[in-house]
Amino acid sequence: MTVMHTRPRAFSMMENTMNERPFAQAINRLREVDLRPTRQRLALAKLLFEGGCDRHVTAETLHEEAQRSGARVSLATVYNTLHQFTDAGLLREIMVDSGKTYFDTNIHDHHHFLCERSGELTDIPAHMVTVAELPQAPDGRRISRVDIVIRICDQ
Amino acid sequence: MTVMHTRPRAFSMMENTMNERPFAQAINRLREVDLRPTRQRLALAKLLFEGGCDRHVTAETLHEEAQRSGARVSLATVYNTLHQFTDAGLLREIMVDSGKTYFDTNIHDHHHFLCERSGELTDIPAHMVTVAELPQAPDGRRISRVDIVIRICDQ
DNA sequence: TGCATTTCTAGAGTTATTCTAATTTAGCCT
DNA sequence: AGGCTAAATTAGAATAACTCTAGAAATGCA
Repeated sequence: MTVMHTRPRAFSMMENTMNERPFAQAINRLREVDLRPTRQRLALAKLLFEGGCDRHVTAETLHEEAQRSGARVSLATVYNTLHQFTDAGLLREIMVDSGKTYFDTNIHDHHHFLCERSGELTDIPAHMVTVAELPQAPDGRRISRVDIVIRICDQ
Repeated sequence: MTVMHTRPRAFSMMENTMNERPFAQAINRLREVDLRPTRQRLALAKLLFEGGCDRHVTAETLHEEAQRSGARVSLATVYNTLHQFTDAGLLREIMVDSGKTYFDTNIHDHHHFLCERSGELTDIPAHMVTVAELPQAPDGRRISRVDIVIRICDQ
């Protein structure tokens, strides 16, 4: 028997990018959320998490990138995988204007600049924004997240 | 761009079929931004602005509502009109998850609750949120707006 | 009223995404 | 290793939300 089902740990695949066995933890992490570490999912995970820096991708851009890197992955699988990774907490889904869905490899608390001209998103670390006061969630609900988008334009 | 601004004419044929001056303000605002007060635009303006309370509509929902109210307006016109109203500053465009574009009749500074279950948006008056610290916009840019979406879920 | 221009509309086109149903693969069990 | 079953992948069809087009209608100035 090859694989140990370890207990869940609350770290991201990012932590692993310097290690010698880059897929070992990815495989474990996928197993934790009952995603089989298939060729396609591992190829996409490599593209998404191995660069070391945070990324904003769409299904389309990731698909292209996968093609270029030689991985044969269908667009449908890219969509499926992005959603599965998101459900698994490996990615965060961001939706801003323009009808495109972006996925952010930065899953830590943070916010975004949105360029109104190009639609480009840039990360803002959480500590650079201070929210002093928030309203209470309505009855029977709780706040799951606070998303702040700072729209920037020319001048 | 065209135009003119001779003296505003105070009446269109539509007005006579309605109350005394329900459209006067809308007509003036439309004229200010060079949008002719057509039957369709006035019908939509009435639906959007006459209720007194702030609304979040999509092209689809507003189109349905217009149909029900007896106004014959095509979906294409609803889209055009919503964008024209937005450009004119009468509406604010909001984009959250789910790939639908919402238009908000509340154009004052404010934020939103987003129900993760239903996708429903609710206004939060600006004074209920205090942002103590913001990062600077990148070089040559300025902050045009800060959008805060407080995502709420069950419990 | 007549005319130039703007606006409206049905339907076709586009884009991003999801679904479907057939094929392939992974992981388990001898 | 070989076989089985459920899960995953895929191409292509389907859908949703817009956007475009080009002809018809309405608007407003003279």
